[in-house]
Amino acid sequence: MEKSEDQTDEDETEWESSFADPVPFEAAGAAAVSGQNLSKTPTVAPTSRVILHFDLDCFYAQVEMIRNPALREVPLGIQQKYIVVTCNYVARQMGVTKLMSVVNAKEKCPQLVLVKGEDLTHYREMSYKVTDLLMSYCPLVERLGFDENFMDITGMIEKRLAETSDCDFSFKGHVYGHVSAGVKASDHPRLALGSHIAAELREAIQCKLGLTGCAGIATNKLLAKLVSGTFKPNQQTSLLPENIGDIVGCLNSLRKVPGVGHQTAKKLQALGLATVKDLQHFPVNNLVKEFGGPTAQRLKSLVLGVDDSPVTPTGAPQSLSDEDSFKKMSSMKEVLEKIQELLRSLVDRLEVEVETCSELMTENMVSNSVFSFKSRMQKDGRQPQTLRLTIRRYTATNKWFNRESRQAPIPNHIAQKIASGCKDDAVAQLGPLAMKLFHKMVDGSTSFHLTLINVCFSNLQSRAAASSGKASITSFFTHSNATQALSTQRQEPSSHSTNLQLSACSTITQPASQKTFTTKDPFYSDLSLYGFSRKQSPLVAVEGSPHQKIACSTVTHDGTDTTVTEQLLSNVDPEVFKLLPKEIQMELLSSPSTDYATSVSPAELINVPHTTESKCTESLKDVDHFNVVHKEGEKIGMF
DNA sequence: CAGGGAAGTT
DNA sequence: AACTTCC
Repeated sequence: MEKSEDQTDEDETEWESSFADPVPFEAAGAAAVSGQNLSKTPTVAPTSRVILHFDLDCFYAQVEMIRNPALREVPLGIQQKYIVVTCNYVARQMGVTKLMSVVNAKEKCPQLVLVKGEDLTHYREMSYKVTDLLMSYCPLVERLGFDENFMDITGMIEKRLAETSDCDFSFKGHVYGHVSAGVKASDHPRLALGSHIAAELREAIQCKLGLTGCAGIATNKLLAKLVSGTFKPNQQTSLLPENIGDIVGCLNSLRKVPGVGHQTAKKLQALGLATVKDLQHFPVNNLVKEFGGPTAQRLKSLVLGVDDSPVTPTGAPQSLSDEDSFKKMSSMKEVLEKIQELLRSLVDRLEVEVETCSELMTENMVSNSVFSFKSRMQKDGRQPQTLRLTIRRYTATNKWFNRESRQAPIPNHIAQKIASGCKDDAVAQLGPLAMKLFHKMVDGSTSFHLTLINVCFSNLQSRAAASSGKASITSFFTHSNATQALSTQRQEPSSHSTNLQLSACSTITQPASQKTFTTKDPFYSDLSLYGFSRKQSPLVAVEGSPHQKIACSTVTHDGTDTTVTEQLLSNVDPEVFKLLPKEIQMELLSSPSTDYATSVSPAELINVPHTTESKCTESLKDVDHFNVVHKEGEKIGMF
């Protein structure tokens, strides 16, 4: 928690000055550091973002303690195979740590209670409930693993700022490097407001879902993530611009920098770089040789606390996989059985997690591109187009790390089985396909030794897109260079009609947003300004009960917009579409689309600065059948 | 590294 | 398809 005073003042002139302004324009700072060219992105609102990072406390352990409250009082570890992947704070006090071997953990803490955690179902469900809850306040939510979420609340901040002239408030929670009470919120009104929103959201997560967690409040994802962990269980921390140098600088190991993994750290070490400071002072040019231009820049930026990557809404999953690891598998019989087991569970999960509920509703909702969903339990009707099989072989020399995979399209007749809910048939048909893939890697007539098998459904597509020709429309978008232009959130739509693809984006995006959002609502007009986009699915966040509706018919960041595809396909044969001249395609794309949601109002809690206890308890009812908050008296047999 | 995912880049 | 990242 203390930071080294020495490194900040002397040398980092270039970037320190960028942050001298209490309200820095981060994009400009990033550009200055990384040498990016900003000229084609006219600066619209030179306002920095407010980013939240949420990190649930010992997530798996919390879920198990909710399922069985008796576990709250005992040292609890979650066991996957021979590893304690996480543990509650009672166990931590006794010296148990994450990813400790069971033997080791039992040694440290003989009373440790272990719950098997190989089946992720409950964790996955709860994880999405958290994301969904956050999304009900603001759709710009990006998941990182099962227990972390980023949120871009810049829009909410601006809205609140406009509403309240009242600057007489302080930061909620900690302020990094300060005594919180001593910090004047009026010096950093937007971050201070962010800390209040973070507190509200944490409160909502706790009272609606029963989970505690930490939050970080900062001006970009990197910083929000770094700062969220500074006060650990169930607390939050804000990072002021003037302390950016401290928080990055005091990371001793480069590996601690999010984005620097094992391999990168090793390469850096080979260059003689071990600490953040080392990299901060290392010329970017010497980095380019080892990493290439873009990565070199990114690494440099990261250690300077600069990160202009947008919060990209995660949306529905792009793949589902199931795997099992073991000491040794060496017979075909075992392999076949394991593969069938994994396929079975995947097919079951598909139904629960993404597959269509029924034709009628799905077609309708998909083509409207607006989903009213309760938790993610209303599905988007996509189906996997690809099956992938991955194995890990045991080898004396490269014992860990080596995986091989083969994939194949899922033939239509099998897809039908999955779609029509004939799960037994589907598994029976997928089995041989998977075995074919297996035999591309392993010669069954000779001996083998596997330590892992993974089966993955990927390339999830909605049926309209799937049934009518392979990569038809998607390829049109995928191969366009819309990617570049939309990759950052702060752009003015009208400014970037520089090429064919871009104008297509504008024409698609703008009518929808204008129709949907009232201009006096800063938050939602900001959304469209950002070129609001999600990673892939047409699944759209809509607040379950009250009123908040958000249309999302934007071209996504990678250029593949399922929404557009859907709408298009309802009227035009994609194969025909492909053959049309570009101008005609554009015309089709820009033609008036389905009417989107009309009323936009903010989630209620956000309008009420101070959430009350009673309100929270009251709203427990809203959590319907997915409510996991266990009232007392509910006892599940222990162990 | 482990474990069981998931996503993005090369 | 492999590699790398993250949890």
